[in-house]
Amino acid sequence: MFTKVLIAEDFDSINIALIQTLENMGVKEIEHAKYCDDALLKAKKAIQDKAPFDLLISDLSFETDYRTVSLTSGEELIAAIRKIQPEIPVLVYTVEDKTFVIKSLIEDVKINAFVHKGRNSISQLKTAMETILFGGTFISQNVAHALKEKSFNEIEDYDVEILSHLAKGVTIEEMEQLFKLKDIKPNSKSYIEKRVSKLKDIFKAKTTIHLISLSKDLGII
Amino acid sequence: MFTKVLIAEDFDSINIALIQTLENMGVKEIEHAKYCDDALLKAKKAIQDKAPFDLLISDLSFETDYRTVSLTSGEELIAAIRKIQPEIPVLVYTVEDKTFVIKSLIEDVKINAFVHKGRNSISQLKTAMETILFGGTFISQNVAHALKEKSFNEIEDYDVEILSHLAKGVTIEEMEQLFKLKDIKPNSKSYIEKRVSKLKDIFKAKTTIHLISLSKDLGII
DNA sequence: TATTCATTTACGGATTTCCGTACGGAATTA
DNA sequence: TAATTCCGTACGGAAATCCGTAAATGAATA
Repeated sequence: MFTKVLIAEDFDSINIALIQTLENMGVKEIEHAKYCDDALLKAKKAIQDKAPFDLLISDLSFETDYRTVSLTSGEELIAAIRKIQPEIPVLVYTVEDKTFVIKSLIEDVKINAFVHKGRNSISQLKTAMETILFGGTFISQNVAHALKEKSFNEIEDYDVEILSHLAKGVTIEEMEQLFKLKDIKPNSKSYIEKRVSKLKDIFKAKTTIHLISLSKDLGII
Repeated sequence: MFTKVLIAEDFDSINIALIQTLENMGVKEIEHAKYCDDALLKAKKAIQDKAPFDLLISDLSFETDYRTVSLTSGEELIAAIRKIQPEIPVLVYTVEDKTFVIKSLIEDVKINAFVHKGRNSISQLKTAMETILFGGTFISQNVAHALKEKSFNEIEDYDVEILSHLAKGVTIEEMEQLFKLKDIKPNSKSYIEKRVSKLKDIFKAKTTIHLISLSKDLGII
């Protein structure tokens, strides 16, 4: 079993449950952080002390509050920790269920396990940890279909840029200027229009409003 | 302190934490249900046994799964339980933070406490329970501003109807026909346009797309 | 350098939204 | 009954979008 585990999770109630669970599983050292920044600090310190963590369990979304932080999400935290400790196994424990996000976590970020918070997530967590120990990859049954999704491969950062500007109330006309200012290419009104139109095809959206609505549902923006 | 508490919460991890917390507070009998339907059954049974619960702690949103249920949300559960046991105190423990929802829970549903899941929610939960014991109403600091919100009073079902149709890709032109078909009045294109324009004022939205984006963020649609 | 092909931009007309104004009817008040 | 206000509708011009076509640019290849 793992001996030293780092938990990054903002909700106190879930922290309590995770700690209790890991203790029952016989994990010797358990540390938890309610902020990503703190988690990174703990990871750094552990390396300095020549006693690095051998597993990271992390949430994805962290509530913002009065405190100003540099790392705002689990994705950022994972990237930051992987930078100083590339080989650390990562288990994501989250309510997130957007296929877009899950697919990218497994295939791009290459996390070792994705456990979806839910009615039986604690037993899944245990199984996931055992699977990681044996070098495998775990993903919760009820979201496993995410890996089969096709259409998202076609969507690039450029598209996300357009979509989020639209959602923030920027017109295509304004976007043309904005893109030129920020030196984002292509930036012609015509091209942006074409791209929006293509996105509507991909998502089978009837209007641009519909497109933005769908994008939000899917968690793309 | 309360002696018999019913918990309605789908996530196993949070259940673990809640039960542990209540035990530490000295609550004698604790029952929990992962489905609203089960919670209602337990409440009914307790009344039949002449030993009703003296507090309900409930989440608001429950994940849907293979099981077909009749009660799908915390709001519905609260209504159902209040019907058979009108005087039971209710504490809502949830991640929900839409001012829209909170305001209605406190002012219309008249729940006794609203605790927002977060970094220090367990200590808030304890305070909330003590407050209820003394006949008070508790609401988490960080969402307390919800009660002061004004603008939502101005929004009617008619507006929500328009907004959700827009989000589904219906144009205003089509909506005029649709409303006439469904006998929703007013239904002139001109009036719907005006209404949308007014909503943009209220929400300070720059474009209609922006308006829909904001509406989704606020949980109105 | 010339050729080809794909990408990006420019343009223009049809449609829709946007927004102000004006009209008609119903309810309210004097 | 006349006057006022409110609500819904009608209309029209300006702006933005939608969508197809054509021109320009640029990279790769011969």
